Amino acid sequence: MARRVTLIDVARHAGVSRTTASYVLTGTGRVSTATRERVQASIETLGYVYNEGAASLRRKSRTIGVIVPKIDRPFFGEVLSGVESTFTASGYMALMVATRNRLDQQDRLLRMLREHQVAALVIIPATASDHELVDAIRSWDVPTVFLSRYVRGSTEPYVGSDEVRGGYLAADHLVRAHGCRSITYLGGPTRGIARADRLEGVHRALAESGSEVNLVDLISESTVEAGLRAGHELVGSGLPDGIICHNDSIAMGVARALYDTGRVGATRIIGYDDIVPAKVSVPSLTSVATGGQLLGETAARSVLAVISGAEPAVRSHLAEPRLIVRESCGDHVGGDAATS
Amino acid sequence: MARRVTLIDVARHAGVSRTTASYVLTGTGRVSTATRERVQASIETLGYVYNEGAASLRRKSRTIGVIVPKIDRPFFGEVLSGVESTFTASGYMALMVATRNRLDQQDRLLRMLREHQVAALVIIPATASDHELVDAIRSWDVPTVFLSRYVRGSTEPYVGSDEVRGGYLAADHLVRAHGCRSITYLGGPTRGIARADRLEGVHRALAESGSEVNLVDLISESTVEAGLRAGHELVGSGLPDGIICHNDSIAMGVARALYDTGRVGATRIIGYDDIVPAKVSVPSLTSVATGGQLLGETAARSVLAVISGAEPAVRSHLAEPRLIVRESCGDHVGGDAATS
DNA sequence: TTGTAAGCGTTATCAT
DNA sequence: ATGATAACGCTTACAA
Repeated sequence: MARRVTLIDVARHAGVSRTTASYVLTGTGRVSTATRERVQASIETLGYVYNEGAASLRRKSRTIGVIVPKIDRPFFGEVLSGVESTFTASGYMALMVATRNRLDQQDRLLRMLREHQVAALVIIPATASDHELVDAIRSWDVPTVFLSRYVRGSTEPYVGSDEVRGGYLAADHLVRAHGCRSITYLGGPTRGIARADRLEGVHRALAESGSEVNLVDLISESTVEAGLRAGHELVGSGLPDGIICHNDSIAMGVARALYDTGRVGATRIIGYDDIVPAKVSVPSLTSVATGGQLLGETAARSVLAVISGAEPAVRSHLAEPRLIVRESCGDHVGGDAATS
Repeated sequence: MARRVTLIDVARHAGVSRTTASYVLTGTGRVSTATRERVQASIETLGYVYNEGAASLRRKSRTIGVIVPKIDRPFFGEVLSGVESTFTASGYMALMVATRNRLDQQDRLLRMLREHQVAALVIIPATASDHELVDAIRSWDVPTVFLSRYVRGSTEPYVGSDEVRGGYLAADHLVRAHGCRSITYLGGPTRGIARADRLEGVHRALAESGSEVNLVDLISESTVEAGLRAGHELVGSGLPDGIICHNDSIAMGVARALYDTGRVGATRIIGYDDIVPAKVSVPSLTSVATGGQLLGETAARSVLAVISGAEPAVRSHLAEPRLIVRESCGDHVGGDAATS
């Protein structure tokens, strides 16, 4: 097996020094057009391949750590898609890892990423993350943006959507447009800050409405299956006028439970995240859209700006969520999902 | 800002040589317990962090390239989840990239991964990939496994499910269990090999059944929206007895179109991949389950074995798909999705 | 515009 | 069991 072709070989072949060869590679320094073309030709004929790893020993690496709780959750998939495309478009590559929402895994992965010398970090922290995580990252001193979830009490750079506003939009719609008098907030991690924020928004909407509304706070996992179970239980124990689900997966489960029990339309359901299949759920889901892909892009652009020195610190960014109204809250029953 | 702590610092602090320090780090070589503990203490007090990049300059790197068409497709999410967990559990990290099913992107990303010295490659090739891709990877000479899609005519190591068998299972069920006389295969990339293979299985099932079946081959994108459109068109032009969809997203779209037009149950629908929301679709989807997560794990384990020298070459593996029967093909109409 | 040479932080070979 | 020392392939002052 032939030895790897290195920059020295290229230089020798082109009759220049390593420096010059390096210059044409990186675009740095001044090189005459003639030399540049000669070097480029040599690169071509020798089949030279740049060694990013070796280069990273001198300058900053071009890999960025990306941490998410789960890789296969639809919403995270959208976010990751935005992150990845932004990075690779700029010549960076993402080391993606999943914590499965476990703090010990998160610590381990953080450590591994650090050992891999990532130039920056984009992290959707595990739900139970606290200040220890923030401190660990701070002491590491790498450009970091928290994405979609932030750590309670932390003021670290954060890109996400306005959860309070999202909760508000959902509750406001149920109360004002549909006159709901009893609302259940269903699902989401117990200790999660998003849950607390959305509930705050809900309370705000209820207060503004001035009407007496009975709000029930129900914990459940954030999966389709959990939503299905919860839906059946709610049918058994008495349905509220409206249900705000922590995400669309839960909402789809609930919707299906209503369908199973012949209670379609017996309550209004609002989901969260507006993932693709929400459109074709029966009924199609009214949902709070947060624009996962765009959030991912924004976060990625943000750390890239810092790395390249364009910005001194990562910028925080709070996106405005939108309420996508569909059948599940009663407005379009019998309507056509294709037109929504 | 303090200089990075290196192995030299550790060695000095512990009063040993770099070599010895390196030995305790990697577990290689013989080191007395006393020395080992002394070094470990120094690592602790100095806050030393291993530099994977520097190490990769000497030994093989511990990053592996993972290429998929789209990161946010439910099935790929499941696959990626399996790949990632297997890699990180073994101390490897995945550089994940998405080609968006475009060959130029795929070439570019391949190049980037190569420059990053990945130790191996796991790739779900873009649909239109041909022998040029195989040749490029071959000449690069890195342990590679093709995952979930293979390149026409190639005999490269491949981990996937038996597409022919999958098509067979679907068609056989429609014909034998339900006596369908007209079947439409809907969706999937025109030039895709999976499509061709599944259709072969369908034909085989039809031939075996001995009955006269009218098979229509309908192209469409593999999205919920496309399924929705196709469903409406089929309703307009006349529904076949059964529809085999290239994936569950299409199937959910079709199901919704039937619902919209009041034709639920008017034809039998079979999806593919058995993604989570298929369970709560209305009707819940009969689907060919391919076990995405497990496929991902298998592929990952396979390349890891090669890297560590346990196996001479990557092993191919063809998983047996299973038909998950639910309401959408008429067996359980009115049944309870929760029990499926 | 181009060349010289000193790192970057490991691993691995060969002595001792 | 431990230590010197030469790679690994690139970037970047500084010199010419």
